[in-house]
Amino acid sequence: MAPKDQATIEDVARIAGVSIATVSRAVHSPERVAETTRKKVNQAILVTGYTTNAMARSLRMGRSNIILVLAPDIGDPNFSSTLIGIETEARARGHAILIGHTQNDPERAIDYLKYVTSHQAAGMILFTGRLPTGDAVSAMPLPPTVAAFEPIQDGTFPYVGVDDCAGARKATEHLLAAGHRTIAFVGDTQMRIAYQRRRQGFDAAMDAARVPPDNRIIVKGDGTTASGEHAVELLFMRDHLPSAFMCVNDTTAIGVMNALAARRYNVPLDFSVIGFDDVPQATYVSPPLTTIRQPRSIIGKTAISRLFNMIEKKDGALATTEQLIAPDLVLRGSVTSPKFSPDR
Amino acid sequence: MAPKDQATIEDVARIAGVSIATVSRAVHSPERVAETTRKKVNQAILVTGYTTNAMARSLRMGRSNIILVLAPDIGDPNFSSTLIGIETEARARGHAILIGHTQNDPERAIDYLKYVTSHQAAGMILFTGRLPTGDAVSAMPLPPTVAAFEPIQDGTFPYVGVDDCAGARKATEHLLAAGHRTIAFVGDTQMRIAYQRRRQGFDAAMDAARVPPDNRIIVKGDGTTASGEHAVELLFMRDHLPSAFMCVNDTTAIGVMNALAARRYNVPLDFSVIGFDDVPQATYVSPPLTTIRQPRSIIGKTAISRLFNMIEKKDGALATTEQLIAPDLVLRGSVTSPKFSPDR
DNA sequence: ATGAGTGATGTAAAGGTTTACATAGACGCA
DNA sequence: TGCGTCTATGTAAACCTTTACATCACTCAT
Repeated sequence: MAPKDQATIEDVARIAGVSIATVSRAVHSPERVAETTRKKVNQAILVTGYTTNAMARSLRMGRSNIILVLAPDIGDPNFSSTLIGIETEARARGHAILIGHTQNDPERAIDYLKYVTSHQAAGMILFTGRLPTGDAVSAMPLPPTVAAFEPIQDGTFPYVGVDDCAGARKATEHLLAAGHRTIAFVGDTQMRIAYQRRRQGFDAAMDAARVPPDNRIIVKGDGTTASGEHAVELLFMRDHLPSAFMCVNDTTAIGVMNALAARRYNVPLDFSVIGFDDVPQATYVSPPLTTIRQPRSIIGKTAISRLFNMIEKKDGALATTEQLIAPDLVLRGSVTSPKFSPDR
Repeated sequence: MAPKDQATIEDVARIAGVSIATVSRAVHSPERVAETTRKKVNQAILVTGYTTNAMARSLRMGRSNIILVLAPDIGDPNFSSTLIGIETEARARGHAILIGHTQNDPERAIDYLKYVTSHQAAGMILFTGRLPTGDAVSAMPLPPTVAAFEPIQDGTFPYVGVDDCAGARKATEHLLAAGHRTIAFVGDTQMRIAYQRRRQGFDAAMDAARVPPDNRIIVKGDGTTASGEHAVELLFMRDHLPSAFMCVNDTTAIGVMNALAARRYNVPLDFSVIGFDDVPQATYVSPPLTTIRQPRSIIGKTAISRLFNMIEKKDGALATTEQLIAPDLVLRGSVTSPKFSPDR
């Protein structure tokens, strides 16, 4: 009897003088076991240091207590703060978090999907915005799944995220309220659904303020710092300048601010800039960036509790609905009133 | 025959016309199976979409392919970039990463430890710097474990991290080479082993340069921004000012720079400041912080491959040795020569 | 006294693998 | 032909649970 070997349910049963079934019940559904027996079993568990073997349990029950979180980039601050919310809640419910890091590589994603299937994960949370397609994938029996931050492209999974449209609208209204009328939208793209929605929010706000759309100051971009810098150069070349920049995300906004600083303009005195996401950097740039905050922790908590609902109730009814969280505007230093009167 | 049900090894065996043992061998050790049989089996696997049930496999083998990573704070950038290295290597070896987020709470850590024991994790990587103590823990049969970033306090586990002493020495030598002689050390503490070592590196460099120690400019601190700010106030109150600040980490250094800026001093013209870690923020402060880089990705990769060595070879020989990685100095804008000649 | 009903416990099967051991066929050699 | 060796495959046990079902000892009403 090696002392370091993990005790099994049988050891406990022998010491408590009961059958293994009783031990299992004493642990899993104590109300079905007599008071005195329960005490004996608990005592025996203490003596042996028994822990249920999760592998055997999962094998028998046909489902593990692992939740896979699939993200393109673990280092992304958006991701890590959301993960904290997820982890906390999952742990409270006796589940653990398995991290998958896809780097936008479909092959890696498929690998993880296989992993899920073989491990029979209890559920899955996707930060990736899309799932690899193909025969291999469509044949896989997927567990309950929730998308966060970026809706899955074909919309087959429930989604939890900020209300991108409302957020962008709020940001734009902030600029409008400050007196801006010529507002550039930087980072226009079809690539990401979230960014498309931000564009819609921008349009809606402009429309409501009866500012006619001006395509010359809608600039394409892919959400990188470089794309923000490039946008400013483009507008200077076109010689058609806005008084404010509404950027599709903070990273783009920082690019815009860099390019303006390089040209010796002052933000916010010469131009106002507003972003979206509230990345940690936003506090450290100069001036600090006014932006829309991603409610990261809330998204995490909402996504996981929704997932647990699906797991427990097997409730497929609201399976594909979206759940949008209202975003807040974070006032910092990159927005003021325009230098010149609104009408040019 | 439900179409979505996961195929088992038996299904494959039936279709391939062999026994389940042969299927298992064809997958796990192909060289022990005849060429033609192997082909049949592979074909059958393709047809059925079979994936081995990891739960059953682990149960039988007595060990899973999960590696637990225990960290106090998932959001810490040090952690996330290291994790990428770990994840990549682990995945390449067919293992997955389970994240445990302890928040420095012993109870949570114990929970995860229990989890490890019951899941029979293949190994464990600790970022926590210490392990909870107590009977419950010491009785647990722990899997192969390596510590990263911060050595485990009682030194019972192998450790991979930067060479803190050498790094601090390098930083100090950089200040000395610039002509500084009165150099403050900010963040002196016994709380963390890594920080103690940085202090040693500082002392060694000063000693080698034959600069006598001056306790008036060794300031206690706990590595927070506030402690950096406080240190500056303290030195001004003592009216005993250094020409340069060697800070125990970047966060402290940023605090120092804030406090100096608040007093309208210019870094680096009035005072030089150097940090340690190279956190992302270090690039964005003004001036950008000269610092010592944590080789995060290397630490991650080294830690995990070391862990795999332990898992595979069961080689306990070098079990408790330290593996220190030489750090690099990152030159940015926060250090120049002192205003006045070295001798006051 | 008998039978139904109840509550606590035990028995045994099942879940999908891996692997020690057994078997069987092929081959070489005396 | 007979025997030993070797290689490829099959058989069956073991890993540790959970749980349907059986059993048993009561209580209580008839």
